[in-house]
Amino acid sequence: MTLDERKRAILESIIRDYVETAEPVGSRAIVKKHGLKISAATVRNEMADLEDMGYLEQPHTSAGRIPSEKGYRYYVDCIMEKEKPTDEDMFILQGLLGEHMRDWQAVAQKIGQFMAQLTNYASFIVLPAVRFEQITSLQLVPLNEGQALLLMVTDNGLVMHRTIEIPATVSKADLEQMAESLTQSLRGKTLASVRRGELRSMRDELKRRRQVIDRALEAIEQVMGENGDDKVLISGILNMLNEPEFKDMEMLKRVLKLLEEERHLKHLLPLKAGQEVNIRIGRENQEESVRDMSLVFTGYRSGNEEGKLGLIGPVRMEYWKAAGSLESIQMMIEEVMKKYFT
Amino acid sequence: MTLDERKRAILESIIRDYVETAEPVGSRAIVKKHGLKISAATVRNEMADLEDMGYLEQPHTSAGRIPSEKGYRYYVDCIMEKEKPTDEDMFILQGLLGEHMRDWQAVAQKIGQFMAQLTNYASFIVLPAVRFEQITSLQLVPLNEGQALLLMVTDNGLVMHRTIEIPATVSKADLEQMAESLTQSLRGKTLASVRRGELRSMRDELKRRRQVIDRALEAIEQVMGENGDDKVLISGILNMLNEPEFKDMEMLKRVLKLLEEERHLKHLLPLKAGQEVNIRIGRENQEESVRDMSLVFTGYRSGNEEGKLGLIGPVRMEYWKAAGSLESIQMMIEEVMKKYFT
DNA sequence: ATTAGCACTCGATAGGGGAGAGTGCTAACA
DNA sequence: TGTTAGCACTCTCCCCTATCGAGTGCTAAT
Repeated sequence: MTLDERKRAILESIIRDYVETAEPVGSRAIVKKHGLKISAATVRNEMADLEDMGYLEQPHTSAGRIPSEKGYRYYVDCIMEKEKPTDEDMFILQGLLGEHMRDWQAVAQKIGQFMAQLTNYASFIVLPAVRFEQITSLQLVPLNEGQALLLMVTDNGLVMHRTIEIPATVSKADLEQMAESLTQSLRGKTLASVRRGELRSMRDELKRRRQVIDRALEAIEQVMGENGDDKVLISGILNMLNEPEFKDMEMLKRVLKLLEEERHLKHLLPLKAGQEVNIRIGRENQEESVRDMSLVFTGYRSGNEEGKLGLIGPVRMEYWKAAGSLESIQMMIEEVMKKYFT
Repeated sequence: MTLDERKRAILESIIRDYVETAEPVGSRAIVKKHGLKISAATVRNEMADLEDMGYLEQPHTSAGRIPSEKGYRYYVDCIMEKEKPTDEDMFILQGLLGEHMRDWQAVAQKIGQFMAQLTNYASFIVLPAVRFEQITSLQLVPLNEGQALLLMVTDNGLVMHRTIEIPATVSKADLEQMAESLTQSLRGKTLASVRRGELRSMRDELKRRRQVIDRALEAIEQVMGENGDDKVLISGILNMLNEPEFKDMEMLKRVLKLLEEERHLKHLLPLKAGQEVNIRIGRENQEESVRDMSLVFTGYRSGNEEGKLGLIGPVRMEYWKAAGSLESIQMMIEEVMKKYFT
């Protein structure tokens, strides 16, 4: 399905105008605004053709045209050129990332915020699940009578911790010893490989201080459960409010609800995202609640770690800008990850 | 300024009706709904009086009355009886808190979410700053060539961490030794008392491995900076969308913007909140951006720790329910805190 | 193939009545 | 003197209609 040069130009003009103004575009407006060398009447004929082909639609008989989802799709596939962020913007981002940060999650959060601000859509970043990482160190720190803190550090610097109850009689030295045993037994294991069964057999082996070990293992298991899932960071939800398509509360509520329950977002995306930028326009999305929005997303990886990042906005979206920004940020993210996960 | 029994009853009826329906309340409606033994005409007279006194206002000549802010104030001060959550609700909350949780912040988050859900307003919890806490343990865990993880644990189980760069030549044993030295020097100090000067003098004392120590001290300082401020947790922002007063986008945006910048919220509240429930109605608030909303909040404390928690909603708020819920949750929170901060 | 001209369509906007809810006032009543 | 019924009045809400204008589709001329 290929369009001649003129139809492409017209389709592009309509899309860019409509995305900007959110109002149907008329034949006259196109000729004026984009300085085409053809008359409005000619444009009208072409527009009628484009409508027949399904790339445009008319809200009502005597309004201008708006792009259909098929129209956006054609534009995205065959016409669009990704628009990179300005050097200045990228410079700002680099500045942000230059600051020393607590951990990878904090960095990702910052990047997400920046993406949202840059594009004016809502951004999301799916962090890799922890399950592929290895335990480097495990420590038990006494807190006060009857409580200790279990700390686990993974090879990539992720820290997980949880307080556990211990008998008041256990001494600090005891705790250290137990931590040492646990570390010996668990070091180098991926969290995923540490399953209930394995923990059980280990407990038998370390019969001494059964109670503390029990609690510790329980805690480890829980922590693993918590971190076993991918984590989703979302920023810029407020940007939604600027889009006229959300003037109607019902829709807004639906979307915000969706985003609030972060976990659901994962299901919107394919299990494995490639490295290239994906675009899902409106009804192309599986999930009911996001059928009238668009997703622009991609995957990132660096070594073992892989995650996803993307933008969510109205169907009437600046795809060129979203895709361009995403591509640049994807590169930057992989760069930064190298620093955090050697 | 005291009102006779009948006026009070009428004012209360109007407030409860208006809060429920968000529409001006007429004389007839009051008599019918609340089964008063007086006629609509009498009510009208009383209403005219109440309006003269400033407790009611009329949106326009021939509509019903709505409570003025002064009216709400009178109600809150002199008529209202706090309405406690049902036993069932409190039971659910206890169930939630029974689950073992990562740390105090996670608990507070849960409580906040519950508050929001219970009342259908937005909730906030201000966590005590970390500065009053003491360092229990400090550890350096090697991650990989050239990186180590600095871990600080405070007496109440708060874990702060940060990766630092180290020379590749430093061994694990060295790290442990340095951590030990640092711990010795810092143990028992409150974060607030560890100021730049003190860190400097300490560095001289520990001249060996200057570079690592330097990095570690830098990191400690940064971590302290990050945690030196009170932290604000907000939940249930979505609840705002249900209130008809936010049908107009502009206002909604303003409020959400306010809540997004969590830090600002602190400035809305008095420096030190007492233990009783405070209510700030509309214009009683200092901060411009929250002049057409109401705050219901209180302080909590347990030992050294003190923070605030509260609800934010429209002026047309179920104060009785908000205040009652808050009071119950305050008690619960102090209970739970005992467990976390012995 | 392109363009100018023109009739036609349809949403958006403004103005003009009711309809209905609620008030304030007056006069009668206990 | 406080309470009540009755009634005229006010103001919003909603529906109906007329008008306006942007934009189309068609036709005939270039």
